[in-house]
Amino acid sequence: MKKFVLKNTKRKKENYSIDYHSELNEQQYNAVTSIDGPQLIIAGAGTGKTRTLVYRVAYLVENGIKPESILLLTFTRKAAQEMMKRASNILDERCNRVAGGTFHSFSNFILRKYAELIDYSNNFTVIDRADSESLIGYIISNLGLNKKERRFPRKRTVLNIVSKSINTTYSVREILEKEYPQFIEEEKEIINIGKQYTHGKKTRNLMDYDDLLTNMVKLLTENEKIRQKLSNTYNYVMIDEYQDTNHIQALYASLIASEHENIMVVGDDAQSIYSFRGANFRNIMDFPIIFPKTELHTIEQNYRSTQPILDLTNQVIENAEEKYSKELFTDIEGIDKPIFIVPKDKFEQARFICQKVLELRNDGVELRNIGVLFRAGFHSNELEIELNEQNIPFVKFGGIKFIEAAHIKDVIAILRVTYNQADAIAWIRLLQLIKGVGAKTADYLVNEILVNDQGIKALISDTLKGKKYYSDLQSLYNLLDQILETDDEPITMFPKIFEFYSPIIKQKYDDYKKRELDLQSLLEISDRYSSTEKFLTDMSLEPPETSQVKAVATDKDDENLILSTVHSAKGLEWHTVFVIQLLDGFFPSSYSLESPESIEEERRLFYVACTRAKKNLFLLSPNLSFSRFSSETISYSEPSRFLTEIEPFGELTERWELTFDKSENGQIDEETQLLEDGKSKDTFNRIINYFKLSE
DNA sequence: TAGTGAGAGGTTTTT
DNA sequence: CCTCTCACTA
Repeated sequence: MKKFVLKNTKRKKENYSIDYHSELNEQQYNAVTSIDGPQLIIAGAGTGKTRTLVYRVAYLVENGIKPESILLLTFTRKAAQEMMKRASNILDERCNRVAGGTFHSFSNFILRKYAELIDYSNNFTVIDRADSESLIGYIISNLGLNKKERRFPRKRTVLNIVSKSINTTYSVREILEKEYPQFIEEEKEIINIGKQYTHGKKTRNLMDYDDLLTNMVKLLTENEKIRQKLSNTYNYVMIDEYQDTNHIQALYASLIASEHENIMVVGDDAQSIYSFRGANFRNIMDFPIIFPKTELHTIEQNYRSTQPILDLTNQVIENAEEKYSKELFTDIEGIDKPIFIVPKDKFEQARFICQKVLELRNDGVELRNIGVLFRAGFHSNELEIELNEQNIPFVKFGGIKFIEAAHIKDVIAILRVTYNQADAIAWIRLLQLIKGVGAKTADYLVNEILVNDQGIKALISDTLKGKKYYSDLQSLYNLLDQILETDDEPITMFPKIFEFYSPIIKQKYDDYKKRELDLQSLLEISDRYSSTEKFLTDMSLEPPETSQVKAVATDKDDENLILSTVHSAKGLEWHTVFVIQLLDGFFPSSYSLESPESIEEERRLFYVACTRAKKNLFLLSPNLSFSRFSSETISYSEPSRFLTEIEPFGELTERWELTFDKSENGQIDEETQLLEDGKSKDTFNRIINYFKLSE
């Protein structure tokens, strides 16, 4: 018999187009080249987590694994795109074919094909938080619970409880006991609302964020064949930021990997900052329990920050109650310590940042390499005003989203009802835009449209003739009819929609001019989409981040200073980082002061903030803080406990004092004048306070 | 039954 | 400051 020798198809090392050995350190290399079986990578901040994942994608592809069979789950779409882009850069465009995205968007992708197996139709609509709240509100008022003697929790609170119960798999009772003891008596009602809410979403063909996860798990657990099929389609599963996954996400990921166990998760317990959403960093610790064959890799060398910055961050995490952490080290030279500043107030804080930013820009640091971080969206308000005044362009991540603005939701509602006619939430919003139509009429009409199955014809039913809003309903009908007729490109529909909406926006909002600009940007965004489904889904799942027309308009994203909540800053890094509002009650948030666990989470959050910095880190703790609700009352606040607890160890930071400088020739330039104005205002306040006190 | 104005109460982080 | 509710008016 003739012997036919099969060649070893595995390439030899020297055939790789990338020299993995020289481009990665040993720890990274070991992780990257582990192809099969479960892998757990514990990697500290700035140790090249992303780099490791990127190289692993390239390595897998170079080993002949089809890119389509690699599933990369990340926390944000930004992160996923970034990784694929980088992988393509180091290897080639094959890497663009890697499957992935957020847990939610991947669920959406899969469920669009299989929703029928879990009693949904495939054209379900993804609803956002506000929509969920309205549905809950609707159920509450239907049950008459808002009319009770005892105050019933608000719809937002009810949604929080229900959602948390799903995400953490704690019972409603446990959550009530722990976080809302004042509502323990309402346990039965809340559970009931939860049930009706689930049912209500199903009949209206709506899925909220939680549903995307739970339905995916449902699909995978109840349909053996689908699970096998999906698992065999996605042969290599990789998950970033594993410390921020919750129970359901961990289950979801494990199920997809169930057939082959080729799953790599990457995380850092010190950066777990999403416990409010049910994230549990123990998922990391427990990973080897689910996959006993797990190989553990740790990566400790930091490639981002200078040693003085690491000295500080190591100290921050050293103070954590539970220390799983590793001591990070770096080779990066740097002698500048983090700078600690106590400005007089928020305004001085804003002025300092503007001035420093301009200085840095003169020194050649691009704006996009500078980040300003804060605990909550509104902390940057004063800074935004100052930036606008000084014409420094910026973009803001986190906080109120463009998509949440009322006028945007109005317009989106029109598309929603045409896409999914059962979308009662959108119907009610849309119908109430018509003058003369309130909750009752809208409710009646929705019932006609859905339950009595008349579709949009119900809007021009004869029984409505004679009503004062009849003609408006008629034009709405015409609009919807036209949209249903036209092809599926959102942008082609907008002119007609604006024609309908234009009188409404003028009547409804005093500041309609500004809002019309938003509609214009919505139009531009829609231009990128070829189908309504994709457009609507992205609007709820991955909405455009920047809010309003606030930022000074620039075309290039690159030319903007970045303002961001710490949560949204995860995984990013900047040459220079400013952390602002480091005051007890702001950061850590006053909301967290009661429980030691949430303080711990705030501490990790602070750790995440500081570890974003490569070269310069500025910590700002304004001395005088205005109350959140009015600019009249002044209160003094303590610097953040995270700062005071590390200060006694000394020498970790350099203290700067801000003083006012008059120009040499005695002339006061405009900027100094501004500073002087601020000063006299403070003097004025001091005088007023003094006399108030001595009355 | 829709629209309006006064008063109260809450307030983070994200998909 | 903003959102929500409630009671009143048209």
